[in-house]
Amino acid sequence: MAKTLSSKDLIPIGEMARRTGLSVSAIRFYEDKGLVEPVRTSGNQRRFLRSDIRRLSFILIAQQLGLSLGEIDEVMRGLPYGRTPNARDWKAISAKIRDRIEVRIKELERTRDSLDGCIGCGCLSLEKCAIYNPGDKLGEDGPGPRQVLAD
Amino acid sequence: MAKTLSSKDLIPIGEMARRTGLSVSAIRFYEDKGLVEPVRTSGNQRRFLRSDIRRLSFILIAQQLGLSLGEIDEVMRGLPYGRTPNARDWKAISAKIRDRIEVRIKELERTRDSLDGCIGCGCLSLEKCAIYNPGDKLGEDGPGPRQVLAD
DNA sequence: CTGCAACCTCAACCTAACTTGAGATCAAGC
DNA sequence: GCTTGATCTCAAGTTAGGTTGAGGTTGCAG
Repeated sequence: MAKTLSSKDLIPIGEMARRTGLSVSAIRFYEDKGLVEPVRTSGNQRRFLRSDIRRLSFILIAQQLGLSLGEIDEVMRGLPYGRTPNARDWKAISAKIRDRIEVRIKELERTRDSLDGCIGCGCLSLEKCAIYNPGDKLGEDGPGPRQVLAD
Repeated sequence: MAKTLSSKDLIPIGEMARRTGLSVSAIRFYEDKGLVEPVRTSGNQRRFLRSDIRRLSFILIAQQLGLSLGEIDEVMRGLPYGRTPNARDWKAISAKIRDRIEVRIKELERTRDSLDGCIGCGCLSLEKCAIYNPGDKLGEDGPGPRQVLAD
C-alpha cells in the first residue's frame, strides 16, 4: 500500500509559523536561503510537510547555540543520502552540535581562567594578556616595545 | 611637581591602530559611540592618551566575550568617579565580565544536557524539547496537539 | 458565488559594527 | 617652502538576519 499524501499533511505557512514559533516572514526568508523547500499549490501558495516543522525547529535550536544560518545549512546538507532527515539523522546532527557546545564551553573556561590571571595581575597588557593574544601572535607587526601599562 | 604632558604622551590614531590591532576606522567609530574621547590638535587631528590603549584593548577583549559596544560602554561608564580607569578599575570591570562568562557557561551546560536528553530520545519535539522550550512556555498559543515526530 | 482572511512578490527598511571612497587638510622631513 | 604620508569629515556601502508595506491573488466557508 503506497502512502498517499493527504491534504492534511500539507501545511500552509501560517500554521507553520504557529507551530514553530517563527514568523511567517522568517520562514519565507529561510526558504530563500535554501533551508526549507516547500511545495506549491496550483495557486502558488507554499505547502510544507510535517517533517519541515522539525527542520525549522532545528534551525531555531541551532541558532540559539550560535550557529549562523550558513552553518546550519551546511550541517543539514551534510546528511547522508541527501534525503529528508529522519529521527536518526537528527540524532547525528544533534551530536555534532553537542560537540560544538563542548568546544565553546572549553573556550569560555579558558578565557575565564585567563581573565582570573589578569584580575590577579591587574594587567590587560597587550604583551602579556592571554585573552587579548589568543593565538600568541605577539610582536607580529610593528616596531619597538609596547609600553601599555605605565600610566 | 605637577605632571606635564609631553608630546610623546599624545598618540595619533595611526599609531593607536598599530598598537591595539584595531583599524583606524574602527577607532574613529568607537569615538563616535563615545567609547574613547581623544583630544584634538590645533589642526583637528586626534591625539590619544596612553591609557586609551588599555581602553581600546579592553573593548576588544569584551567583544570577544560577546558584549555589544553598547554593553561595553555601559560597563565602562559604571566606573566610580567617572574618571579615566586605572588598573584597579580594570580589575572591577574584569570581575564583572568574569561573572558574565560564568553565566554563559552555565547556560551552555544546561543546553548540552538538554541536548543529551534529546539525542537519547531522538526527539526535537516541540512539546517536550527542553532546548526548544527554554522557558517551558508549552502550549501557550494555538490549538490542539502538536504531532511533530510521527513520520 | 461571494467575502475575506490568508497568501503571494518585491522592494525598502532596520540594527550592529564596521569599511570604503571622495575630496580636503595637516605636519614633518629635506 | 614643498612634497608626501597621515589625518580629517561625511556619505554611502556591507553582511546577517530579518521586518514592513504596497498592491495583488487564493481558497475555503457560508
